[in-house]
Amino acid sequence: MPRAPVPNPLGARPAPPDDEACQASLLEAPLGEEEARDLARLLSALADPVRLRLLSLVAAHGEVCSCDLERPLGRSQPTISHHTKVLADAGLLVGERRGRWTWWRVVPERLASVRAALGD
Amino acid sequence: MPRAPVPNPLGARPAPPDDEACQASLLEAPLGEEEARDLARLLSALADPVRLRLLSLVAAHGEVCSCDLERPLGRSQPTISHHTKVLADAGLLVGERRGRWTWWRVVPERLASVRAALGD
DNA sequence: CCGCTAGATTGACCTTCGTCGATCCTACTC
DNA sequence: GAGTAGGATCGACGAAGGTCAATCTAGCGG
Repeated sequence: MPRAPVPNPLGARPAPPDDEACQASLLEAPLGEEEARDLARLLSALADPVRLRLLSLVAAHGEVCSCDLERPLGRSQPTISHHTKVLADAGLLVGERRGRWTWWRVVPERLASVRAALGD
Repeated sequence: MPRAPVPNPLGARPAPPDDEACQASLLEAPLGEEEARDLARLLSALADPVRLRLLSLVAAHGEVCSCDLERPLGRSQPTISHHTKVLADAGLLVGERRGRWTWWRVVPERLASVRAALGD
């Protein structure tokens, strides 16, 4: 049974929409423990070569299904699934289930919020 | 004996000045394995709450000596030394030895290169 | 020279994390 | 309903990383 247009956006479930994104930059605010913890969690999601290449692959194609990631990344299916989950939990990726396939898109705003937290 | 203006910049030794910084953004380039590895290493240096607070502390004061970091960060002296080394190796911090003390400064350009690699 | 102090280094411990084989779940197809 | 295939989850294993006590190194002052 097909769904509504954007029915089932997987991922980003444990990630409250925007919290640590609304803070001032590292260089301006003293950065409390809580904020530091949240930002570190976000950065940890990015601090892996496979996930970075995964992100750029998805970005390059606009939308990619999981099965098309195993080959170019040279990792097993469970590993790919693990990485997409980490990125989705961080709000950097959203997945949509269509039939048997899961299609992934990047969330550029989320990436922008990381840049904002890091910069001026 | 005092030194010349910027005589002994500790840290940033294993980090070649700017390599992965010169690349295009994640969202534009397909991001090769090498680049992904380098960027991940840089992001790993940032992906720790203690190091993020350390960075913002140093940024807030412009220049901070190691001994002034233990208290606000609630970590032992070896741990602080470890974190400053990680940040310095990533080129995000530079340290200058003055007598018994080591004074740390942030390298905003390095932080900017991280933002550039992440964004447009 | 001797002690004192700031910082770096070492070693060990424990947690976290990346990885994959095996399994489970859920569509789609016949 | 049976078979098939994409994807998620589980369990285990090894590597990487944060932490601190102990030790080492290097300026400074008596």
